[in-house]
Amino acid sequence: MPDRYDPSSFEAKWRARWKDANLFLTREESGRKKFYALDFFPYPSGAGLSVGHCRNYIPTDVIARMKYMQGYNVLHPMGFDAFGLPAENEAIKTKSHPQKMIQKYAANYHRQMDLIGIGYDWSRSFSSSDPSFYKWTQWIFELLYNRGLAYQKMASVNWDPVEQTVLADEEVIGGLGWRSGVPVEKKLIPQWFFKITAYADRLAADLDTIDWPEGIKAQQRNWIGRSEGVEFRMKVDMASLQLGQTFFEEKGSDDLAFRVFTTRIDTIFGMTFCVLAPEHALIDQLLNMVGEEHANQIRAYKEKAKSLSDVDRQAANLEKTGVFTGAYAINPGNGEKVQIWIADYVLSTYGTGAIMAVPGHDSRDYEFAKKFGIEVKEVIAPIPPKGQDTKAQGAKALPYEAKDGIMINSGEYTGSTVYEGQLALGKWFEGLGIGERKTQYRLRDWLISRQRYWGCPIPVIYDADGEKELVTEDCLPVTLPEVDNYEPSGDGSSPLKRIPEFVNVTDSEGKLGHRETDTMGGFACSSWYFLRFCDPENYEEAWSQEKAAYWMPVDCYVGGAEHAVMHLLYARFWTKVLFDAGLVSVSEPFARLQNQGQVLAQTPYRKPREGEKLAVGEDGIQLSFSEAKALPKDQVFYRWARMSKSKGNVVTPDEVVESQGADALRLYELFVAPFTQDVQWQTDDIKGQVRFLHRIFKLTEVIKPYFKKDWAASIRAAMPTAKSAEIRRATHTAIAKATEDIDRFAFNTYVSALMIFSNALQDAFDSSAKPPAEAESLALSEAIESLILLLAPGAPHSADELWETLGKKGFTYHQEWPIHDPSLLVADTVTIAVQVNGKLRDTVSVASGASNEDHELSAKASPKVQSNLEDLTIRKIIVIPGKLVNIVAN
RNA sequence: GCCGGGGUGGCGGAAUGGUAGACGCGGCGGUCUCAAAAACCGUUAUGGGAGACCAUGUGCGGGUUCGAGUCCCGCCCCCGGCACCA
Repeated sequence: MPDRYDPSSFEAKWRARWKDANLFLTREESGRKKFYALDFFPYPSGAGLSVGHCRNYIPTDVIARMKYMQGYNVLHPMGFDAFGLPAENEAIKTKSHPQKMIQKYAANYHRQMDLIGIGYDWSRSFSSSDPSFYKWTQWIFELLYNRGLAYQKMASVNWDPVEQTVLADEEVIGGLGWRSGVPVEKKLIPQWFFKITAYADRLAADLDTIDWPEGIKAQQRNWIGRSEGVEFRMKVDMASLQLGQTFFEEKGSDDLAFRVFTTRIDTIFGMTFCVLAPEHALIDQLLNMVGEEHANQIRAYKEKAKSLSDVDRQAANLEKTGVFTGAYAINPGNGEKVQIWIADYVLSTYGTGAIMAVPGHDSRDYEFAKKFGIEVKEVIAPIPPKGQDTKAQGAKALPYEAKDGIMINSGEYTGSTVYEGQLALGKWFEGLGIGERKTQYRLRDWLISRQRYWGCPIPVIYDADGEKELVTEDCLPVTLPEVDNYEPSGDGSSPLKRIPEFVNVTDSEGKLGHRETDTMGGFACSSWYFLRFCDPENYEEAWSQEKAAYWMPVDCYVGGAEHAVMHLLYARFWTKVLFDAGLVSVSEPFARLQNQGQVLAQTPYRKPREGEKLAVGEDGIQLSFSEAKALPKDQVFYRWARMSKSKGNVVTPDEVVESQGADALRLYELFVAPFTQDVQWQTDDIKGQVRFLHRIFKLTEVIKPYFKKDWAASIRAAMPTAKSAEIRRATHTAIAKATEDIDRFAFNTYVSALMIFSNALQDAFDSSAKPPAEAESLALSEAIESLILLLAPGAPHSADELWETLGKKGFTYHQEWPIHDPSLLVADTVTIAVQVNGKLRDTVSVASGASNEDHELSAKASPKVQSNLEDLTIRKIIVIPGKLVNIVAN
């Protein structure tokens, strides 16, 4: 046995033994507590894993291994999110079938995950593209459909011209497709939706019940966008319209009206105009009533608005546009006439698509009013400082949007606070029957249709009359046809539409119908895969309720923050639906979520040359490493960028394991920075972990001759020496610290605790009289054994090798996690700080458990303290036993 | 603009209101070597001092406290997210 860390001599050996022993098969023994540790369902890219991906998997593995050793039944599975655009696009490019390609890539992921020693239960693995899995995705679709939560409608959707499919709102970032990065276009086609808005309230409220990072919760809250306000009816002022005789004959004297939503009903007396979105239904009615000149302007504006893409609209953010319709509406608050405008800063998709505009107290309305010369009225004033009159307030910046204010110029409501006014006006409108208090959400329904081949088929049939039917459960799954050509058609329909064998089907009456040809977006699969892991071999049902009830919720869910409003919101939604259907016992799938930081790598750039365009957010032209080498050094500069294939800055675990070893890689990834923080990858720095492992191997080798296997039986009885007590104190301090740190996801300090422990052991051993006394041998035995077990989750190969070196049998994974004895943490004497007026002046030794008086006496006895107290009178002495004494004097 | 997270040595970072800088990287000095690498040992916040020591120090300005990196108030800067959502 070498006295150094030599990974090539044992790491592969242990991985083979783990595999032979089926070490990571999920234990389901009754009477044990459970722990479900899960990583985000990865899409297996052809590029393989980088050390950046490993930063997700290693920490979860550490916590799963510790929990197992602590006696939990641990579920730690891995599978593959196989459907979706990236897979399909690459398969088309490489002219392979996506299923075969995914299998190959998944096998490579599996190999790499094994290589870094991750303890997954591979017997539970599956891909979302396996018919045995997506059968149940379709089954859940039908459940949603039957509960009124899946529906189809014509919709103006985000069309990605590169991907040739529509995207969900969550997949459009700043007006650009999340994968393609090109502006999305609007397209009006029939689409399938899941009615996530029906759960908006619970999705927002239940965030308070889960242990997730604040940032993710905040993003979900923003995305759901719950706001409370009042929706009310506004009548069009008919007298102001140019109505022909025919109008009155046809319509009688019915009033035209529209509804608006506001969160600031308290500002209604400040309404000086109102605005309709260009798509608002009322506009077509107004066209015939407002005179030719206005009608022409309205038509032109509508046309222009239609041609604007979302990106253009966002770029045009700076300048407000709009036209006056020529019509007026009545403010129901005070009966005043206000102009009706059309402007695209009002969205047809939110609220009622119409607003009351209060330029005095809304920045957007203010900007609009200033541009078009509309009156600005102040109706809210800041609460004046005590003793001052409201009227004494000087000029303040408009618009005043804050809610801490009182109402002015507001009729009988003048003098109310904003909140009083909101309540009173809401009730008043409700009493009059012209409005009601209402909660509005920003969240839209989840667009699930994709016009692509490589996805889970939507299990719907259109019968001979074109009516929808669900595929009966015994005919599930609707499998994808095996075809050679599945390229997108480009006309907004799925390539499945061109495959008669797939499309043609008999309906429930035996007549010829046709199948729905849209497939589901990949987020459908990842919205329930964690349930399938509880019971992956079940062919009778999606999961047994008993098993799901045992394992759910996921106790520790780990992945990147980029899925905040996509996967993490959808999965919560599905879980709630399944909970309502009585199929799962929890209404939140992930009890605790952690986001790992990204791994950044040095990436070469050069300054742009004349005429060259820079990518968004870049300050140079990115180079490959070979290009950078070819250029003179002064022309190249480096930036930290996320590891990615396209940037050519990827470091693979394969190369690091080859050169430094899997355990060194694991410890480095754990140690380099706090778990949630981004890290700057420096392969050279791994040598710190290699040295640490060297030291542990050496330490084991030197302690081995004194190692007593049965130390546990006699350690209590042995007469302790100062040295043995010190060793035991170091051991139990390390046990306490390591355990606590892993539980709180502080893996960097977990590794550091092991380093401190091994350094302490080394010091103790170096300075001990050899051969050590009985108690010292026993203490050393306990220490080295504990060190190895504490090391096991982080560096499992080395731990098993060292375990064997000590002559112990089996795997560290099967050993019990050490438990610290608090009584051993107490030293005979402790060093305390002595301060004079809060400034550290000396440290002195006192017996542990000494009285406050003894602390004071020891502190005052210090010559340094005495010299600092010269000419001063002691006023007060603060004693924190075992910590410090602070002498207050002047 | 709004929301969230941060700002500590040359670097990554540590620190339940109680000795700031643990642990590691790098640097410096040394051992070994013909030499180098590796490994190991020592040292390393800043300023002053030969030294024991002294002073300063956790983005900036105030405050609470016997005592503040930590709590409170007001700013500045960085990172991430959302972005005309009424």
